[in-house]
Order: sequence, then C-alpha cells, then structure tokens
Amino acid sequence: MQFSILATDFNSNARAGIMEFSHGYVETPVFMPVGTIGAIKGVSHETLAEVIGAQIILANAYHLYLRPGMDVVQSAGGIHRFSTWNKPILTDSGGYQVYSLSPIRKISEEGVHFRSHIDGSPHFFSPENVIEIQMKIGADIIMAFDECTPWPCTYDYAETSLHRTHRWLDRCHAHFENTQPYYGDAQVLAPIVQGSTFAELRKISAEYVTASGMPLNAIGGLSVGEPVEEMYAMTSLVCDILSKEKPRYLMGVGTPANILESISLGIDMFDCVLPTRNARHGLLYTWEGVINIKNEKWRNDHNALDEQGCSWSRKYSRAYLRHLVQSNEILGAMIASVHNLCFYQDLLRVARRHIIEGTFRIWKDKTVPALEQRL
RNA sequence: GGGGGUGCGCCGGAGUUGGAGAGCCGGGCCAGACUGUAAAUCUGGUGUCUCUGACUGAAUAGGUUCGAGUCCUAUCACCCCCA
Repeated sequence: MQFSILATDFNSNARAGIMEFSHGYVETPVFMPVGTIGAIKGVSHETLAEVIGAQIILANAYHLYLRPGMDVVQSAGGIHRFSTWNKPILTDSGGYQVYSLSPIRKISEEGVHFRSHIDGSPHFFSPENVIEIQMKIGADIIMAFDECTPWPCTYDYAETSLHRTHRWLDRCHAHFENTQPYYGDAQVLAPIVQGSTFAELRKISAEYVTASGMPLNAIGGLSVGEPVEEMYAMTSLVCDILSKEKPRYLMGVGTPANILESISLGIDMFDCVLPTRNARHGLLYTWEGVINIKNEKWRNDHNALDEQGCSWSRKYSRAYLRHLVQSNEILGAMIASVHNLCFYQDLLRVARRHIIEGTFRIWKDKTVPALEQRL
C-alpha cells in the first residue's frame, strides 16, 4: 500500500492524500460505506460505483465467517470475486462484535468465546484465527483483533483491556507476517488504538501502535456513547502521536459534523452505519441539515429530495419518498440509502477540495452548524 | 312488512357470570432514538382540560338497581333470515 499526502490545510491538521491498493486508488479523506455481510444494505454494486462513486467499502469478518462461511468465500476466490466488488475492501475483525454482542461472549487472554447470534452455536476467535479469516476473505485492509471497550468503563477495566489488545496486536502481527496472501493480492494489517476516554491510556496505546510500524493506523473505541467533546479530545490526542505519514482511520464515525471535525484533527478515513441505517429509518442528510422524511410536513412536498444531491435525489420527491418509507416499501430504503451515501461522498469530496485549496478550516467552521440543523 | 342479531378509542380483534375501565392485543397515525450493522429496528404518544391532577366516556334517550358497558323500554344505524 502506498500513501501520499498531496496537501495540508493551513489552519488545521486536515490533509488530502491518496492511497494505492492492488484493487485501486482511494482519495482521502474518505468515507467507506459499511457492507457488513458483503453488501451495502439496499444498494447494488452498480449504483455504489456509478451513482455514489464509492472508492472503498467495509465488510465484517465475524459476519462473513458465520455466514456464508469461509469455505464459500474461499471457493469463490475471495470477497472481491464473491461479491463482484473489484475496488478496495476493508474488513473489520469482529472486535466491535465483541462489544455489541457482549451478552453472548466471554473474553480471555487467549481470545473470545462467543455464541453465534444466528443459531447460538459456540465459536472461538483468537488474534491468529481472526487474521486467518480475514486473509481468507482477502480484503485489502484487515483490522487487528481488539476489544472495543464499552462506555463508560472503569480506568482499571480500560487499562487491562488495553494491554490485552496490545498483546493481541503482536499476535495478529506475527500471524500476518507468517502467512502468505491467499489470492496473491497485497494486504495490509491495521492496528487499533484503544484506551476508552482516558487520556493517559490513549497516549500509551497510540505510542504502542505507532511503534508497531504498520502502514495504516486506526482509532477504535470511540463513538460508543461518550460525549462528542471527549471523542474529539481523544482523537486529537491520538492524532498528535500517530505517524503523520500514515493514514489515520477513525472507526465507526460518524455524523457529517463529526466527520468534518475529525478531518480537521487529522483523520483520513471513516466508516459508519449512520447514512445507511438512518436512511432505512427515514433520516436524510443534506447540506442544510437533517430531514426526517416520515414527518407529516413532507406529505405534500413534491419538491426534489435534495436539489444539490445526486441524480436520484434530484429525481424523486420528498412526498414520494415519504410515501414509500411510510409504506415500508423496499424502494424507499433504497432511495434514501443512495441519497445519504451520495451526500457523504459529496461531503468528503468538497472537504478534500477545501483542504487542497487551503480553506478547509474556514469552510468547516461555517458548514458544521448548518449540518446539525433539523429541517 | 315480519323475525333474529350487533352497536365503546382512528381501524380490526379480545374481553366484561350486574361490582374499580380513559382500558388489553394488533394495525394505522404522530413523534423520538440510532455512530468499526443481532437494527426495513427500537421507544414513546394517540378522548378533553386550566395536564404532578381532574373531567367526560360503552350508538341516542329514558328506566330498574347500593351499583349498568352488562338488565328493561323506546329510537337510530348496520348485518342476517323470511315475505
């Protein structure tokens, strides 16, 4: 993987760059739509590439491992061939599921025993087999196996978890170095900074991750319920420590405003379920603010969803989308998802342009309040 | 025209052997939540008011009773059967 920084903002830590993978280029800062099971819910790959213009997407090792299973993905020749998405893909390790499926798992030094959320069957994830699974999936970027700590959590818990995550990182690294890619395409392993909202722990973790010398670094364990100020504080602190020459990935973030603020702190990569999940629940993001399309006030609004949006957003009306979402029609979820992903894509594209022009900070300060309006 | 049956919330069900209803379930509707997706999910509201509490309410009008959504009478509406 190659990463080049093309421009840096004058009044913030924002930077614009480009990453090169065996499956293509990715311009940063970038938003990666979340396709947990190898599909962005409700959005075809054609639409994703041609209408939305996504450059890289996420998939999840935990979910693909449980279903359809590694045998299927491997016999297809990896996730790119299996899904027909031939641009870069990042797989999450399942560390987040250790957090979100906490009632049905048990963490030990060796790894995590858990039950399938699908059929209750018992399974075991270790740093080694999670790397193995992700190499078999064949994503361009694979994530270290970590524990995403819940918020709030005690200092002691965060510290214990943090050191275990670091030991797991070393095991991930070792297994990664000793394994050849299954499909001949280069893969990179990304370590994850943890430490909850404790500055001291975040610093230790950022230094540990930096010392591991990997080509792309991630920040995890944020946007799990903590106040946004704490999220920004931790992100800022960690960005100052992580290598400036390497891409920084803030996992699971966030709202449009979160993304712009985090870019200004030095983040290059984002992923979040909000644009797709909220789309299915009727929330649309626009430059003027957030629209709840289910609200009665749109009932007879035959204007376009968003005049500044993509071809779909300019074509379909608010009243029509309200009707579709109201009726629980699949097409409603599809249109809303495409709209939101297009908006996120646009947001990042405009942000990048301002970074290159050196006007990011000013533009960001002016834009964020508008993004947070409710329409 | 005769006989029988049924009437309560926006809708559909359930239920009430004369004994505490603003009240069960589902739907609709109105809002809210959602951040490395166990999520096309979840939560709340949905008679009126001067709203931490009151008031009105079981088709309508009477009646019996300590007490009526429940029993009686009349009227109205709808459904079924006969002519």
